[in-house]
Amino acid sequence: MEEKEISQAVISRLPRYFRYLGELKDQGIERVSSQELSDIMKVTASQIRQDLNNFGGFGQQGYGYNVEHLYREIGRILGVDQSHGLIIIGAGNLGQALVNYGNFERRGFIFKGVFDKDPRLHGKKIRDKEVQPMENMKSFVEANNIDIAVLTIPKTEAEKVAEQLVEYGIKGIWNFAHVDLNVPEEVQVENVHLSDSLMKLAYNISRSRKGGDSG
Amino acid sequence: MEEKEISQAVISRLPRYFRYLGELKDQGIERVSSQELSDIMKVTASQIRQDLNNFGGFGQQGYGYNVEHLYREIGRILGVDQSHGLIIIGAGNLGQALVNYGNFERRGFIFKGVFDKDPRLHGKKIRDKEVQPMENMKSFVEANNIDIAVLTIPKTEAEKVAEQLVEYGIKGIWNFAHVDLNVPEEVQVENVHLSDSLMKLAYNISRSRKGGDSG
DNA sequence: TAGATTGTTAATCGATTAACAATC
DNA sequence: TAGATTGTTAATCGATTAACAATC
Repeated sequence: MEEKEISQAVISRLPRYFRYLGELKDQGIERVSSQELSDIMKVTASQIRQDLNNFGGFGQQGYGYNVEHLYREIGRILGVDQSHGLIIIGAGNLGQALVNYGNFERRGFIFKGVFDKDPRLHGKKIRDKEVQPMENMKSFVEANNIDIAVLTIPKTEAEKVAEQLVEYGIKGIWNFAHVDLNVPEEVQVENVHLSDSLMKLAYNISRSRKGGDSG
Repeated sequence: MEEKEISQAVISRLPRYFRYLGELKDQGIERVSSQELSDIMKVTASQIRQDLNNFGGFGQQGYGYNVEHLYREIGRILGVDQSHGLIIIGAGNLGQALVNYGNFERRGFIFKGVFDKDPRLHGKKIRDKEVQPMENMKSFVEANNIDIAVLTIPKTEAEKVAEQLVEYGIKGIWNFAHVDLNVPEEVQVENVHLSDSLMKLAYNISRSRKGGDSG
């Protein structure tokens, strides 16, 4: 039984389905059809059915989808029913903001340690975690069942640290450094390139001003 | 002369080209062929030539592309040759981190004001800017030539604030709130949904563990 | 049973890649 | 001029949408 490869386009849409289904659930809505979801989410009903069917038949003809059940299933697919151990490398402004932002924990992403190379930060508490020196990383990752490392360090250091993390057996890197990391293909990298995102916005603003939209 | 619509797929790649060309420039490299760039960036040379040709013939047969020139041209296309006025709504951890992160200014994105509804934060200085009450927003946007608003507020407030900003004439919204904003199509929205990004990473980690990659 | 809506196949659309003539 | 490499057209591939038979 061949497990068919699911495209990243589909994966990228799953968290959005998850979010909307969560909202419907919170509103006490029990069932939803692909057409109703289509109206709310502004995507085609066809795409919704295709996307979901990559993972199995969650619906029922003549009825639609059970909101609670579909929500739970997508959560399972995304892995938010499990707990993930995270460490964060770089205790600067962004690193601290991410640690302090409590909402990731709700989805099972647990910050377990914070590291920085700056000795002046060592021992400083960030939301009940003391900032540790980089030298502790190896033993900490091994001892605490760490899946994911969050990189909030300058790009000049990111590649070197990523290499170490791979060596320590990390499974995924959430990369905020503005550089493309070179890691073995079994290690997953998810980039958050904020300045790229901002430039894209700037482009779209300037284009729309030039009035390309009225055709 | 019809201005052809350029796909978002292409736009999304421009900041990455820009980054790599900046690096080549800093290394003092004068010219680059699509093939060389292809090797460095791990995309096809064909895609590079197609992408660039959406905006004009920046290269020269038999020579390739002049790094300095192409860098400048892409910068111009992205609008980083111009200055953009930004305000940030929400002076929490993430908002403060973004203001304090100096690198956006290098690209012409200038934080001009910080707003928060919490009176306890009003007057607090964040990188030389005092946090202002929401009531000041309208006059500030109008008086200071503000293009872009950065939303780092909870999703419950985001939609309402976005509506106001649109009314005040904002051109673009950089949205960190976990909600899809409903704005007129002439207002550009760029979403940064961090928890979606993290869930995608979680999915890819769990898939790769199930060994779908050896085919 | 009749009506509704899925799951899935087929058609379309768009994006990527390949190929090569144009030209520096 | 010969060699290199673009700009651009054509071919391929993949993703989205439409259609409809299956089935609740």
